[in-house]
Amino acid sequence: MQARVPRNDDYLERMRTKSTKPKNSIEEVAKLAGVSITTVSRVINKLPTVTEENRRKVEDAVRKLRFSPSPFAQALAKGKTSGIGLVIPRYEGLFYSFYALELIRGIGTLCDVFKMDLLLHLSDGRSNFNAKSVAGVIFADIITNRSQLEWALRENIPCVVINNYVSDLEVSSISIDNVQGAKEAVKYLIGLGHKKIAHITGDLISQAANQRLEGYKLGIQEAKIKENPDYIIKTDYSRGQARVATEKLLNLSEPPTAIFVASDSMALETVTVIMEKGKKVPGDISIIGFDDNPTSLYGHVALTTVRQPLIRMGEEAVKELNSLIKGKKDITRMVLPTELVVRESCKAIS
Amino acid sequence: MQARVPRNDDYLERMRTKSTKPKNSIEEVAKLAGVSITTVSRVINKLPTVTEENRRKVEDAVRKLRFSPSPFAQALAKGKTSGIGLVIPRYEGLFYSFYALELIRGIGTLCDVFKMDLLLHLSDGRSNFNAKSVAGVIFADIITNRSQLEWALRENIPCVVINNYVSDLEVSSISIDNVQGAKEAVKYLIGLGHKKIAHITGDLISQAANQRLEGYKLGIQEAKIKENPDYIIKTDYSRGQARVATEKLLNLSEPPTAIFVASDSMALETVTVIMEKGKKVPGDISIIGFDDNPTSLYGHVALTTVRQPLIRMGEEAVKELNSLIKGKKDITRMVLPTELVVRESCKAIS
DNA sequence: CTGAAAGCGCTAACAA
DNA sequence: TTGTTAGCGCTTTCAG
Repeated sequence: MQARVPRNDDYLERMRTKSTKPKNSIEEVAKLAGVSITTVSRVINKLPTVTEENRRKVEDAVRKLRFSPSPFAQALAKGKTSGIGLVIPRYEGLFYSFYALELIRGIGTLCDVFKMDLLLHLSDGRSNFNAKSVAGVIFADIITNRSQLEWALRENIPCVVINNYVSDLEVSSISIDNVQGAKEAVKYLIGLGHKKIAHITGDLISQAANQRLEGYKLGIQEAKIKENPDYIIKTDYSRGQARVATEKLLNLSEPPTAIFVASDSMALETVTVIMEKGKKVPGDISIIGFDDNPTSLYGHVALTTVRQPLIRMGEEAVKELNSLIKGKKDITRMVLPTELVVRESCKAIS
Repeated sequence: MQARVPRNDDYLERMRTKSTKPKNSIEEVAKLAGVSITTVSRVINKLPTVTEENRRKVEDAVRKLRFSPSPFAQALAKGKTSGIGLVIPRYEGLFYSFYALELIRGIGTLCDVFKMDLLLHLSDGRSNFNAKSVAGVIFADIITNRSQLEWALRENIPCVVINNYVSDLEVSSISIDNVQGAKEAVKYLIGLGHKKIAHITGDLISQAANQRLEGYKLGIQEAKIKENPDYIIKTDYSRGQARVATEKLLNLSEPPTAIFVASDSMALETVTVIMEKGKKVPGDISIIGFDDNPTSLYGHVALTTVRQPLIRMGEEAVKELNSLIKGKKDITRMVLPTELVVRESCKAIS
């Protein structure tokens, strides 16, 4: 962008300015096309009330001048912006994962389609967007930044939160059915004849990890299997802790015959540890993960897992936010279904 | 943002408008503080020429009104923006990886520090930023979008490209010394007594993969070992192809005693395959990766690897772009060093 | 140190 | 269908 031109633009000043940077505004286009700036504006905004001829003239001029309208002037004059914000918590565990990237993919791609600008904000839970710079914001989970969400809601900014079913706030959320997904996983194991089923949890600071744990418990309960506290090991989603958890499970006097692991990346580690101890997956122990991380396709055995529609979650978030921005009043809490992906890491008990 | 107020704002219209949305502009603040809008502007922009008392009054009013200036009006009036663009190619192989996320982390964090807005653009190689909406742009690699870079350069937008040493364009680039890193890896292996050293490459569409291959060849050459074409297997960075490549290597009549793998995630797969075949890492075959992906810490053996400073690369990119925006004229091509991280997957030959 | 007023580039109401 | 013109909310000159 060019710097402001001083007011007393006498001839010399004009020429100096001109030689460095041509104004390149809608005005130049109008001049070159021989029409008024209004007409140019109309063409830019694809309003129908322009004759074919004028439209052509303007389009030519635009091309010749390589003109593009100033988004700032547009936003200011229109009184609205096409930008949306994406707030991602700077919470290592979450950010490091497969999760964030997939979400960004879904969101970024759809923003392109809707011609919205995507403003990324890696939040440490303190700084905020300028309320006026975005038409709405998407919160990727709300681990450490609930207060920001509340602020945005107070400012009346359309919001949608992802990966978290928010029931105590009037806000749209797109989450996935972790409970159901986990329950299905466990039931699948039970269907295979397993009774000694363990669960390695994720970081219980996150809602997802809690829900998966809940789903696990429900699955066990419904099959009238009594819950064994030794079979539930809490971790922070890291592979390191997955290793420790697996070893703990293996050292039990009565080790499980199947383990439901809260994430694929941990499940991979679990498989590794089991094989190191000379046992087989799924021969001796069945393993089921969660996420459908592409990584889980390779490795010793292709991992049976629960697929969560991350990209779709991102896309739905953009769609919902878009409706909200366009004036939709009622919020929606969408819960996306998961899908059991059967591969090779589970086996019927013999 | 509020909608435009119609021109004929007679009393009733004013009241109606008012009751829905207060104007909340700099003007309101001025009124409440009992000063002119100029003074308010001065306080907002932290100009020194304001008396302590007025400053206080304005700050109070700002707080009371929960006022924040319109970034659009500011950008328009100042003739400049604080936003920078980040273009990430929608190239699956790249985007899926650890790489993109780390980069975003570095960039996002530093943008926060510099108070710059980060506009994310997932590029399919076609659509572009509006030149006027950003003060500069960072290209995360240029696999499929060289033309966009050239366009931006033509438009005189400050640019810096990451992860790619660009020698044929007048553009700043922050890259890493893949050649040196790969060479060091190979030399380390040679120092351990290995002579039969293979290399599983990355996707040679990327500069990084090519340079790693080149470094491998150099390392071999300098040790006067003759290059064995069977020892170089090309892949696309995927774990699937890493598996195939490893099997190929293992089936050679004279299998290598060490393998330099172009990425950690592939190296992990290589280790897995080797162990499946009943061989040991590093007992039978030494493995060295590239990336220092945190994942490589766990698994069968902690992976010896070459660390690349991804976060730093992102940070340097932001810094460089910032200087460019501030008027720096000369470009800089920074090549960041790698670091050999010795862990457990390599062993001296006996 | 302060304030009036002229823009920044564009949109939209209104009149032609 | 077109052009004139008054803003959008802020910064910056210039004259106090």
